[in-house]
Amino acid sequence: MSKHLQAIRGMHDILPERIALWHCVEDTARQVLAGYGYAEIRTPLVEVTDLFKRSIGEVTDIVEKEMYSFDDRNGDSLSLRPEGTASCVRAAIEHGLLVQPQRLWYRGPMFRYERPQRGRYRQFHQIGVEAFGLAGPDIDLELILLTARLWRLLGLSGFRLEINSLGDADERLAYREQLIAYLASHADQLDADSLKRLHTNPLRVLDSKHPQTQQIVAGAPSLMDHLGEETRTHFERICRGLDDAGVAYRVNPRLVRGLDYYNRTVFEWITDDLGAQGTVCAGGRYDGLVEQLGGRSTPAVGFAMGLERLIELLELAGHTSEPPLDAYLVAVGEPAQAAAPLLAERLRDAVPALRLLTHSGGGSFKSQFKRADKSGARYALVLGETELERGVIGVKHLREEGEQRELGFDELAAFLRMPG
RNA sequence: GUGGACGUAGCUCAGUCGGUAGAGCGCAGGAUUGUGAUUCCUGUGGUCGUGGGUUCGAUCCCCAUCGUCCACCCCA
Repeated sequence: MSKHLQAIRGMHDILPERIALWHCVEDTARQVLAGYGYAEIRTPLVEVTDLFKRSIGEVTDIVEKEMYSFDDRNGDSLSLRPEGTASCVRAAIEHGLLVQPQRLWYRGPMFRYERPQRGRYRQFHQIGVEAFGLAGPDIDLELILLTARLWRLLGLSGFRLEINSLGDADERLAYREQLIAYLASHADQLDADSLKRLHTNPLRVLDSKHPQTQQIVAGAPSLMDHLGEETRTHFERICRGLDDAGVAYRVNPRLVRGLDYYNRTVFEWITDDLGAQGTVCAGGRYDGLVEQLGGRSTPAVGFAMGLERLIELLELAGHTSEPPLDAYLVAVGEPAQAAAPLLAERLRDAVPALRLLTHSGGGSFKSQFKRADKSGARYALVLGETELERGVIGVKHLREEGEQRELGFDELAAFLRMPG
C-alpha cells in the first residue's frame, strides 16, 4: 500500500460490497434471539481493567498480554473489552437486572492484541448471549438449540458440536490435584508451554496441540470420572435433549475453555473450513462469576460467536447480495433535471418501500443508462424532454426483456408497488 | 511473542540476470448527438509499500521498518 494513512493492524474496514453479509448474519441472529425471548443490551466498549482481570482470570493469555489497556486522565486503568460476558454481568449487577431470570444478548466489536491471522483480528465482532438465574440443564440446551437453529437459517452446515463438562468448583479442584500429580510425573516429556501451565492452569494442558503432550494427555485421568452425581445428571440431560432434538454432537473430554470462569457445561461449534481458527461459536456455564463480581450468587450460561468467521463461511458458501435497488431515475435536459427530485419525492411518498436512486450530475442518456445498469436497479425510470411534455415517465426493464413503456404518475406508482 | 511466504495501476497479476514498467478487468469517451448490459475503437491509468545502504544508475541486490497472508501460540 502506498498510502501513509492506513487502518491499524488487524482492524479492518467493512466495505459496502460486503455489508449485505453482515446484515444477513445480524438480522437472522436478531430474529432468532427474539424468537427465544432474549433482550438486547448495549454496554460500553471500555471498562475498568480490573473487571476483566477478575472475570477472565489473571493468568490467562487474554489478560496477561492481549488487552488494550491504558490509563485515563484520572490515572485509572481502563481496557477495551476483549470479550463481552464480563461487561454484560457488570451491567446486569449494576442495574439490578438479576432479581429475576434474564435472557440477554449483545453484539459489537471486541479487542485483543494478537498476531492477526485468518479468522483472527485485533478488532473483531461477536454476538454474545447470556442467560442468568437459571440453573437447570434445560437452559444450557436452549442455548445450543438456538445456535443450531441459527446455522440452519443461515444455510450453514458442516459444523460439528463438541461438548464437555468441567464439573463444579470443588470437583474441578479435586481433579486438578490428580491431574497435576499425573502430569508432573511426566514432566520431562511435556512441551515448554504445557510445563509452564502445569501449576497455573493445568486443565489447559488437556487441549494442547503438541503431539507428544497429547500422547501423555491420552493417559491422564479423566475429568468425567470426577463428576459428582448432580453434575453428571445435568450433563446427561443436555446430551439427552440434543439427542431428542436431532442435533449431532461429540463429547470431547479434553475440551476446556480459555477463560477461567467456566464450570460444568462447555461447548464449541467448530468448522474445518477456516484453517486454524476453526471455532465459530463457543460458550458454557459460569455459575460463580456473578458472585465473584460482587453480585448475589446467580447461575449463568452463555456463549459468543465470531461474526467475521461466520461471514467468511457465508462467502465460501457463495452467498451473494440481492440487487439493492428497485429503480434508477434518469433525467436528461435542464427542465427534466429540475423536475426529477420532485418526481422522486412523490414516488417515495406513494411507494414507501421503494428503493429509488436518482441520477445526479447530468449527462447524456447513454451515460445515465450506464449508471442505471451498474446500480443494479431493476428498472430505469426515464424523464426526458418528450416525457415531460407528455406528462409521462418512461419505464425500462434493465434485467429482463420487455418494451419500454410510458406511464402516468399514478400508473407508475401502482406499477412500482406491484412490479413484475 | 516465535517461524515462514509475500507487498508492482482501483482489482487480479506478469516483468526487468540492475538501465525509472506491461496485460486483463475496471474507469472515461466514441462507433449510435434519446437508451444500459453484448461487440469494436480510442483514451485514462503507477512516488514498483516506506526509509536507508551498495552502485554511474535500484522496482530488482542488502538492511531496517510498516503491512498482508499462513502456521505456532491463543481464541470467537
